[in-house]
Amino acid sequence: MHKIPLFAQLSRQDFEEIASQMYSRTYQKDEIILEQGQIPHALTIIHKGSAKAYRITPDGQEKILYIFSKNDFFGEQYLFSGKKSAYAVAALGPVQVCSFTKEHFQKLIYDHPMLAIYFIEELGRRVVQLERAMQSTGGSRVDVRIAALLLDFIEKYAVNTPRGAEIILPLSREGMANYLGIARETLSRKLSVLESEGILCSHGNKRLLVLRPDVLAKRAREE
Amino acid sequence: MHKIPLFAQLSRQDFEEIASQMYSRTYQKDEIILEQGQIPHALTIIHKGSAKAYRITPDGQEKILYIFSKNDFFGEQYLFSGKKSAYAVAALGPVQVCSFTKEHFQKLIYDHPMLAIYFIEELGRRVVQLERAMQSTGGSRVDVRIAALLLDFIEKYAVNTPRGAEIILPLSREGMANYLGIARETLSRKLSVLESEGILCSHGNKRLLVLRPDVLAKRAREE
DNA sequence: CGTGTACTTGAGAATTGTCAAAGGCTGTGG
DNA sequence: CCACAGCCTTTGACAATTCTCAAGTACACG
Repeated sequence: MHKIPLFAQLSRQDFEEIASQMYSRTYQKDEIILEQGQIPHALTIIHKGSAKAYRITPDGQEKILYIFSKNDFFGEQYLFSGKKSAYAVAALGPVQVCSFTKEHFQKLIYDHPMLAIYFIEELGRRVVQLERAMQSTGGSRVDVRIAALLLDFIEKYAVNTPRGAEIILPLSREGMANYLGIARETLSRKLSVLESEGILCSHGNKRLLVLRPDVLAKRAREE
Repeated sequence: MHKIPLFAQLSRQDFEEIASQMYSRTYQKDEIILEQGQIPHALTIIHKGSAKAYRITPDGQEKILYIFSKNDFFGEQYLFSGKKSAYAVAALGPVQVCSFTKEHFQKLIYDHPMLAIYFIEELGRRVVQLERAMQSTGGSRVDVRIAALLLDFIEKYAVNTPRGAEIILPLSREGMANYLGIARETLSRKLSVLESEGILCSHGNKRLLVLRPDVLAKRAREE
């Protein structure tokens, strides 16, 4: 718990104080951690596992906005403004989270202005990430976006094997297609092409062995 | 200057202090306000006019990420981290800005934790805006995105006329198409269709009279 | 009023989405 | 340990959308 980067810079004493205010909880796959339209009452930090943030559109479709994994947090932008959450968050597998209530979070920020700055930086990072995603989603070919997603997954969800990086997929094909904003079938086809090109190798539905990350990187750059 | 929302909550005294630290400047159309890859030395607030934030991709293409207008600010996410800006900002017409140096900004935040919270809220708003943009860019038909853009423009750049809202376009067709992530020609065609449907009416290349914003709003909702 | 730039329109090519059916994986229960 | 049911995934064929290239037109500015 003391490894959470958000608090890495705090003194031991401050840290103890904060730790005593946190509460931990686990969720199972598909359990809702935060509902869309609800006013979040806490800041939630993912400690183990991963979760998806998604919006339900007026016509009932789901659109995934983020995949949260270890050390990502959410709920912070609503803690001061008291607005309703624009998205829901659901566990993609067993997830362990730590939470702070709104009151504790506010007190924390007032007592430790440094943390406010950390939050500004962290939000800035998220903005940068979204900007990058926007850029590729908005301006690029589907192949490029897929390459970028796979590279992202290698960083976050892969284990090294003798033959290359093996991604333990946090999402089904359907989820990935949704996240990329394309049809399930299109993703299948593109992955098949990558497999026939010898760039990757599918191991069942939940694992992807990436043999040539260099080729993917090259494609992701061609925007 | 005292109307900038960012400082609306400050006392007169604090405000005076801050105002003395700001410097103002104007830019002409196409002048670069912030270069991509440069380390911003200041927080910049748009006071008059509008500007585009864009990235140059490795193959030389430009992709517009934001249109900044009055009271929008940029540069804040780099002031603490010291990272290079991921995008450039250029004036779309005559622009007047106010800036703070990094040092003044940092001091400001340390002295006024409230402002830090305001920044967190503001960044949160930008994240929400990006998330919405992501959702429509990633998952929707082009018609829906165009409708959403026009509605956005009505709010920011329109003047009321007896016949409807007249948008003074901050961007050329090319710029709008770029922002939407579609081809210039596609945008032209879609606008022509909207015109033939009697939803809008083109006045030269820089003005659009929206006759039926209600129809656009209806379409923007159908995601 | 002319000239250059930006915009519109057209036609065909390429890409992606949709619908339908077949194939493969996973987990349960015998 | 095997068989089966259900669901997810893949593949195919076709339709719809968008892109590209090319030409013609309108606009804005000098």
